[in-house]
Amino acid sequence: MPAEAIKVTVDTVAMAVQQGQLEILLIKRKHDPFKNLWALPGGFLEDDDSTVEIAAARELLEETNVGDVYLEQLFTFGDRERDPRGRVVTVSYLALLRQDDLELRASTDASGVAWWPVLDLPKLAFDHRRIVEYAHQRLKYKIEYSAAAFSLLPPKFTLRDLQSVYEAVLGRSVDNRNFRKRFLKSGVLQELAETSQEGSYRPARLYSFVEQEFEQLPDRPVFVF
Amino acid sequence: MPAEAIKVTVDTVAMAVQQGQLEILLIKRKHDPFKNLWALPGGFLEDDDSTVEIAAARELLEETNVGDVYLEQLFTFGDRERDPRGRVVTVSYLALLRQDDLELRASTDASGVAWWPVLDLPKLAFDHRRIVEYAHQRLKYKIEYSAAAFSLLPPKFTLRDLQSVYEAVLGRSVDNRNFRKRFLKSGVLQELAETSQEGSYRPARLYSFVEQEFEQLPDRPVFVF
DNA sequence: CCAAAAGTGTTGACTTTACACCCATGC
DNA sequence: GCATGGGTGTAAAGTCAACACTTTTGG
Repeated sequence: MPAEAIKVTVDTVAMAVQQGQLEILLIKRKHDPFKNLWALPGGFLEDDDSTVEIAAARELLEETNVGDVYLEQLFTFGDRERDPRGRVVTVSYLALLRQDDLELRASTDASGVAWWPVLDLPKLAFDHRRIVEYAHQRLKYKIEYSAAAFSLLPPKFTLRDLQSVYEAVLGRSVDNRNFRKRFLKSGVLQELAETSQEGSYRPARLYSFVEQEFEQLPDRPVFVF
Repeated sequence: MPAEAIKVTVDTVAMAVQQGQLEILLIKRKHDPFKNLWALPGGFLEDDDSTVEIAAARELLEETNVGDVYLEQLFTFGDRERDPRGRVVTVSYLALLRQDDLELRASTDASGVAWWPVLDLPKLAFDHRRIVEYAHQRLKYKIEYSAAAFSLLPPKFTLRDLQSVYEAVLGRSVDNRNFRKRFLKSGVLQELAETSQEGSYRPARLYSFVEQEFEQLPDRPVFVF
């Protein structure tokens, strides 16, 4: 039976916002096919993985040292010619990382793992470019009706940080008065006593995300700008 | 390598609206496991299938005689215990059928294929219940911002037909004045010269869907009621 | 006192919702 | 002429988009 020959992999588009840019985590391939090209972190589904999502988390941790992360299944790509080695069906995932997780990861290993701006990617292995585009589109939709933005931020953040996440993901600027009004009215932000001091100018108030309040919001699209 | 043992299947949730009810197409299993239980139409991905979607279309046609249908990938389920025969990862699809296709299909074969109301399903094989629930939720979202409803209708339909599709999918009634206003204003409906005569009362105007106009609509959520 | 980013309100246009009666047809 | 589903408008509330200046801080 031909079905025997089919293999299943997982690939993860791990996204973060850094200095106002949306970036993804890539690894440099050490073997053929596509040796020396950049690719998404991922690998084969194994019998030990009780779910496909756990396989994605395992591969991400093994290859990039990133753990404890928001993961969401995106799409399954299985076109016959997508892998020169044979029929490989890949289940793709979106991972959203917080800025402060980023620090840890630089430690991984200097050579094979790097962040790349989504808008300026190198040539990618397999059909990974297509997967990245799909992930980017999904995040653009998702940030408008879900709490996805908060997975891209540390626990305490300023309204400017939050707005920068929206602008990086959507790829355009948004009106700061309307933006603040909307979030402050929504009730999902907890104003903290602390402020953030970044330079020789007015310090910004810090906020945290109140998941409880988010769940009680009326219906989807919540944060459209 | 354990990955060798993994198999890939496709399963399709084929939905249609009939007499105001949302129904799905099920087949009765002739073999173990889950012999005599109802299940989604589907089967193994084969090397001849150039894409996974084509595999889903092929299986749907083979098992239910349904062809030429809107198909959309839903989600990939791959939990270790979902199939007692071994590790089977299934890529699920949503199919939307038109009422008038339904007629043809009754012909298929009296025994093993049947329509079941989504709100009153029999016990299903594998994790197919979960797949159906996922599909139903997706369709509820999708009908509000896409032209999905028109895939559930024949080429000519009344505004009542259209509204019935929304009510069946959403599981609640909607205000008919607002509903009509919205659709007539949107420009996606072409008013036809014909009317539909169903009984001893006023005949209803027939409309057709203008895909072109739909594509030019501003942005998502379009048809929220 | 200067530079830099934080923070703040109003208005007009548009969209959404709620709501009840007359119309056209076949029998 | 009656039963049945087809078809229609308005007003009030709420939401969205556009727009520019003052405040606070460190140096």
